Order: sequence, then structure tokens, then C-alpha cells
Amino acid sequence: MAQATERLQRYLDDELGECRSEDVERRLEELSTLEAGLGTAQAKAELDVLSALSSETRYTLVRVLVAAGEELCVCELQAVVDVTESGLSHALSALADAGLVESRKDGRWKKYRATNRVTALVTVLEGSVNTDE
Amino acid sequence: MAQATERLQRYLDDELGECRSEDVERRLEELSTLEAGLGTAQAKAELDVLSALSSETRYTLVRVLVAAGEELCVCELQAVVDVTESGLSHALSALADAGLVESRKDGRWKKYRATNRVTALVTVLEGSVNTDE
DNA sequence: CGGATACTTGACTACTTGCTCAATTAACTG
DNA sequence: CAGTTAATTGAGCAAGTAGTCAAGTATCCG
Repeated sequence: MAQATERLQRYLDDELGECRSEDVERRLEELSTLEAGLGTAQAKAELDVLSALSSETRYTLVRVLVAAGEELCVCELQAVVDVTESGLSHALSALADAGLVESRKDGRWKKYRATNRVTALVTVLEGSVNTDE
Repeated sequence: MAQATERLQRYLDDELGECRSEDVERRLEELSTLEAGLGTAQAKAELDVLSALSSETRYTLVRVLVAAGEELCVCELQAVVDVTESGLSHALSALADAGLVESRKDGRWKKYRATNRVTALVTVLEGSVNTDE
């Protein structure tokens, strides 16, 4: 990290035309403030959400649940993804842990639905990612 | 999949109180329509974005760039994450591939900034994921 | 030019993760 | 109650991935 600081110093020299080490300190502080931003717990939670979504199987499930706009039975979701019953269960469980789907037991069937959180997210994703590039 | 169809049939029996196999066919079609939704290419692109974001290092970089609201030099970003110079370069390259950051060469320094796409995404993420639960 | 500096690239590795199989729990049905 | 069906859980494995090291490219400077 000492090396890195030297490089930053050279960079600031270049940018500002001056070289005081207090400028380096200040910049380091600014950067760490940016990183802290909202708490680390929050960032961790966001990362959990992203990790939960970043698998083809799980993202497909989420997209279907969001598109459906209503709760779907596990056995219906089974028709949508190409994994075993067990794999599907693991996937849904991961999504539930991340707060992206909610479940309700109905007799011997179990129904899952997308939470508001993930609905908003998928909507923005679909809007911001355009294939026309 | 044959097994799965039988289960779906039993489920629809339960739900609708009727058991015609054409109902099963119809439901399967509805589900596949939901899955198709926007094209598969689009879904793939969305998944790429999610995958690119779902690593602590890369997500931290993105959050910092978004919070900064301006371009930052690689050497500044180096102060933010805990990986080698090479690891940082790999991370930035992955983000660029996903269209989440853009880079510009400035003399011997290289500067990265967040794209609009990722700014929107991070904003929604931060808004929708609240740690108060 | 030759040396230093900023950053990237490719190969390799340790770790993570998504999946399957087998066993288990829970709810309905005769 | 025993048997069947729906779904979950845990163990283990194959494939993917984030990181490091070493070497390479590109830019500046004396």
C-alpha cells in the first residue's frame, strides 16, 4: 500500500501541479468516504441481492415471477427451468434468503411470488440494459 | 419432464377442479411465454450485468465511481479495493466488458467513470435494499 | 535512446458455487 | 394407519471464477 500511495502522490502532482503530502492524505480520505458511502452492512446486503440474481436459473425464476405478477406453484416453476426438483428448491431458497421472493404454503403445494424489491430491480434492469448496441 | 407434467396436471386439477389435458398444455404455454418475455439475448445481457456486479471488488469499484460522479484514475481506485494492481485491472476490464464503466486514456494515466446504466442500477439497488429488516 | 512508471494480459491456482443424488419432512388420501 | 405426493435439506462433485505472479505494452523523461 505504500507503493500505491507514492503513485497517488505522483498522480496528484501531475493533476494539481503541486506535491504536498497533505493533499495525498486529503484525497485518500475523500476516497474512503466515497467507499463508505452508505454503511458497509447496506453494501453487503446489496451484494447479496446481486449474487442471488446472478445465476441463469435464479434470474429466470425471478423474471418469470415478476412477469407473472402473481404467485406461482413450485410445480409450475419446475416447467420453466431446467434443473432437478432439488435444484429448483435450492434456487428458490437462495432467492428467499436474499429477500427477493416470498413463499406461502397452500396445502401440499407451495407458492412463491416476487417481492416489490425485486420487481423494481428487474424493471430497471430491463429498461437500462438494451440489446441495441 | 414427463413426471413434471403429471405433477402440473395434478396441481391444475386441484386448483381448477377439472382435469383436461388441454388445460395443462395451455398453462405450459403461458409459462413459456412468461419466460420468453423480452428476448433471450436481452435476458443474457442482463445476466452479464448482474454477474459483473456480483463480486465484492467490482461492486465496490462501481459504487465508488457512482458516488464520485466523475472519472477516477486507476491509481485512485487502487486505494479503494484490496487487490493487486493486476487484480484491479482485471476487475475494471470485466466491468467495461459489461458496459458498466467507460475508460479514457490521459497521458500515462487511465481514468474510469461509471456509465449512466450502472448509475441508475446502483441508485435503485441502494433504494430498494434497506438494511432495516 | 534507456530507464522508469502506469497499466494490461495470460497462465495458473485456490476457492466458490450450482447442481445432482439420496434421504427427510410434511401434507393429503384411501 | 400406511402409502403417495410435494417440497426441502445435506453431502459431495464438476465447473466457474476471483485473485496472484510474471511478463508485456505504452507513455513519459532525462
